Amino acid sequence: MSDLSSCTLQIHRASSEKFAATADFKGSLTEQNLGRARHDKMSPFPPQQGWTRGTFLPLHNPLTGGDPGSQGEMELTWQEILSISELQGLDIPVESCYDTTLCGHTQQMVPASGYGPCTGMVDNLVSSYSHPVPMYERLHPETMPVPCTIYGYTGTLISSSLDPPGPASLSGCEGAPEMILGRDLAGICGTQVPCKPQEDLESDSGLSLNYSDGESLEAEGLERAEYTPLYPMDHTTVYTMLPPVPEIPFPNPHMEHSLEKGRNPRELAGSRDERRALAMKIPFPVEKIINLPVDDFNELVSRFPLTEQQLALIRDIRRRGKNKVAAQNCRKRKLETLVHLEQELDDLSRERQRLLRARGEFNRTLMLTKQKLGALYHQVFCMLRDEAGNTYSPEKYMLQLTAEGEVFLVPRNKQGNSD
DNA sequence: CGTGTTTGTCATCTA
DNA sequence: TCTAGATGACAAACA
Repeated sequence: MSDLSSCTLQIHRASSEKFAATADFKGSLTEQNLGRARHDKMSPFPPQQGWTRGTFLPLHNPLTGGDPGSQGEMELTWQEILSISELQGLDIPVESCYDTTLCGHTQQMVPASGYGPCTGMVDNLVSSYSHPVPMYERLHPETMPVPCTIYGYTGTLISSSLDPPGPASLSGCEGAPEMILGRDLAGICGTQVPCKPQEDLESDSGLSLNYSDGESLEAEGLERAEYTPLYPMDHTTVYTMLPPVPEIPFPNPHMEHSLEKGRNPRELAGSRDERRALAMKIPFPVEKIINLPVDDFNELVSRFPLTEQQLALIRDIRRRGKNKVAAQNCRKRKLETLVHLEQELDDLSRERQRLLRARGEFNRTLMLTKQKLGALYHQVFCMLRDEAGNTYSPEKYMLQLTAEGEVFLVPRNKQGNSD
């Protein structure tokens, strides 16, 4: 703020009615006092964060079983699962309770036929899967060293048919793996609780699913829970070797519920496709169907003589699987966008408060400046004298400041002409 | 039992 | 024209 008392004013009388004056306060009022709005740099719009593309899908974690059941059934079950694993060359998740290292009787589970579990599987499992599997490995397990594994079909079988974990789980490993296939549980639940139809659990819109799934199999008179022997899969021959495998339903909703406690219940929905793939004898795992790049996928599909129904199912599985991941990513992005917008809202709210405070401060400064200008005006005006030494009447004359900094005394009725 | 959340699925659009 | 991805809408399961 300029000190008005320090202003020097030189007023010129340009004519009989007009004085010219120069003042050194030019600019001081317009720039200094009126002030320039602080050019506070607006906080730049936060760059959109890159979306987190990696969606870590939880691995299936088939729970440990409870009642060991009969040794014979267990062995048979184990053989079934191991047969599938060999059939399909699938992965086994580390969380799997079927890690045979936990079971002392692994060897006796190995079928002597030669198509049992791969030897060395235990070591591989322990070394390769003793930590959470990275996303890349999960998405492209075919690129990783894959031991003889069970994942996909067998994961479904296991997760959908195991007893709930119980105190006997660990001790049960001493005798046999804690697993019961659908057949077994079907028998169990048949005597305890009526089996809940699968579609009660996993309803399907039926859209574009014109393949023979479990329901149609059932309609065709096949017992859904009927035990179907599984044969070792030679990838080149299993397609023709496999007998019809009906979709294996969840034998008992309560069992399933207790089984999957602590897990995402929706993970089971993925297994619906796995069961369907199994029922349709799709000779490769659902995981591959979904995650393989399109070229690899096409190459894989072309390697097998597939029926139209199988192809339709495979395409359906792939579409659903892709869309599931896309939906997960989409929701994640939506949440991140929401968080980002809330942050932006907070930032803008703070900026608004800051600008309001600045505006109030500027208004106060402007008012003060106007008061000082008025006082200066009055002081200057009172100092002016005409030729007779009389003061000018403020009603008849006024001072005008030009852009050049000159001050003129002009009659009020001519003020408009002076511009 | 009503309600909110999570998740899978489908339809549709877009690149 | 086909395909994959994105997203709104809906439904089911669950807390």
